[in-house]
Amino acid sequence: MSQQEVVHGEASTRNSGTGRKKGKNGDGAERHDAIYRTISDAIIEHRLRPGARLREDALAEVFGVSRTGIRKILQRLALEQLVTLTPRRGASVTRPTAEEAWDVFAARQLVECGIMQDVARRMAPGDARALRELAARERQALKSGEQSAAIKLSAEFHQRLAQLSGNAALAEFVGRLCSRSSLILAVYGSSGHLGCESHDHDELINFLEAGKGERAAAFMGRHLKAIEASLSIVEEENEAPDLHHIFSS
Amino acid sequence: MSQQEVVHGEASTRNSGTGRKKGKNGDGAERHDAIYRTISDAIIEHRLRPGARLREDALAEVFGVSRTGIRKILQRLALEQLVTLTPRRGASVTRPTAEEAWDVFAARQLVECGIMQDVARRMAPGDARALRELAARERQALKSGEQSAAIKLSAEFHQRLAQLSGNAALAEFVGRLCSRSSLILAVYGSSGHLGCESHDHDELINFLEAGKGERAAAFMGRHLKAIEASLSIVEEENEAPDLHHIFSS
DNA sequence: AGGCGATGGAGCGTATACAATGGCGATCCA
DNA sequence: TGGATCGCCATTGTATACGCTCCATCGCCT
Repeated sequence: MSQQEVVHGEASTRNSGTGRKKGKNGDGAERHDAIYRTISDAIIEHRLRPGARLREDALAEVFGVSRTGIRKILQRLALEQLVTLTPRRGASVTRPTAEEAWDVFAARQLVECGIMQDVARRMAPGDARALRELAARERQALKSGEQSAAIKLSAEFHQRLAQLSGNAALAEFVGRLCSRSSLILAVYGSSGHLGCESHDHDELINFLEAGKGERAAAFMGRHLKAIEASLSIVEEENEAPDLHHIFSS
Repeated sequence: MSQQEVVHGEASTRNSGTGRKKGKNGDGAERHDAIYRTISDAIIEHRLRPGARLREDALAEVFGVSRTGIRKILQRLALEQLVTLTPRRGASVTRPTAEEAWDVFAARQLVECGIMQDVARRMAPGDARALRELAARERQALKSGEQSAAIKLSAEFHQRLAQLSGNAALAEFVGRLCSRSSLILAVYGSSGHLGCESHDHDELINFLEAGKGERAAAFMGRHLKAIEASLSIVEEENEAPDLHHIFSS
């Protein structure tokens, strides 16, 4: 008990200097998680566009941690396919290919429609209320032009919905698909037209609250199809412009 | 105390000297991937049982790399939920809870049945042949008592099947679910009775080859249900044995 | 003048060193 | 003798240092 005096918060600013970074040392783990979420949100909200490079020491400097922690975070993001890690070239925000886009939406069709029945069965009044609030916030964000916030709220809506199914494995998968959908929207979405029609979400809640799982599933299917249809998913030849094919004719 | 000194001397794995193993960088990335697969396989094949601790420097010494690389691999495994990373306690093979087990099998029901139609539509003769060979190898392994190999081949069968759907996102998800299923089998499976009845797989191929997606989906549903039913998924009091409830009666 | 090779720099990959934390055993007191 | 506290050790978390690869620019050769 020779060090009982450092219990007070002052001790945390051991890194001399001005300690201008967030003084809350909090805890290393939480700190890393916060950084992870910050970067993840920036990607999902399109503040970091696909293709943007993420240099390790730049991030390390910005967040005031060493490259080691940044690398860990980047790998986590890479495993969720939000960033692409090319060997010796560093990290960059993933630019989904057209094929990936189709796959993601097909997967959402299968899974998100498939869980509607469970969601309808398990939904409690409080859940419906929370979802409605989320939908309302999304609509408001959309109305006031905050595209970033709207995109994130929309993804969050779908993710929350999946969580209500009670199946953690599927919910996590849906969460990832939604994140990737945000990326897809950033690349293939026509600007000015956000994916989800906001009233769709409210109507969906109505079906679910009434316990009409079948109807909800069908509606979700149309909803996702509508989003997909609003995109212009074309494979722009990114890497290998076939010069032969272009010029030989 | 003269015996403590020469324990180290493990420099052989360094690229010094003849560099027989991989000359220099023979390539770190592949090396790490190989280690990852080795550990992953060991877990899936039940050579590492749930709950087994995975100390970083022990692994580092075994594979001849430093802890840095091992940490990266362990984190990757943790994100796939094959190992559990507890904050200051290190890594251990995940012991799935009963709830997770239900979730995983429910997810497999939804997804693996859902893709059968696509698989039936896209399946080529060569695919069917490869699958049959896989099933045959699995049956043979089962017959000759190589449980480890059989388990892995079974998981591989389901995963390959999912890949034939043409949807990479769903295939990857199924792959992960199969890995987790191996863990679940290790914890809740009755010994001596492997999950998949081997002839099921052959029959499934028959349906698919004939283009009968509906039938295949139904069969897959029964197949998974059978596996699930063969388990005894009960929540064994994990952490907090309720002594009151046990002894007060 | 243009293309190809060399050289320098930037950034990632890996290893090692250091610090902190939690567990576990030993010791002391009641 | 039982329990609690203190201190050491084992193990992970973080940072930094160094080496290697790739890219860009510059200069020379054709």
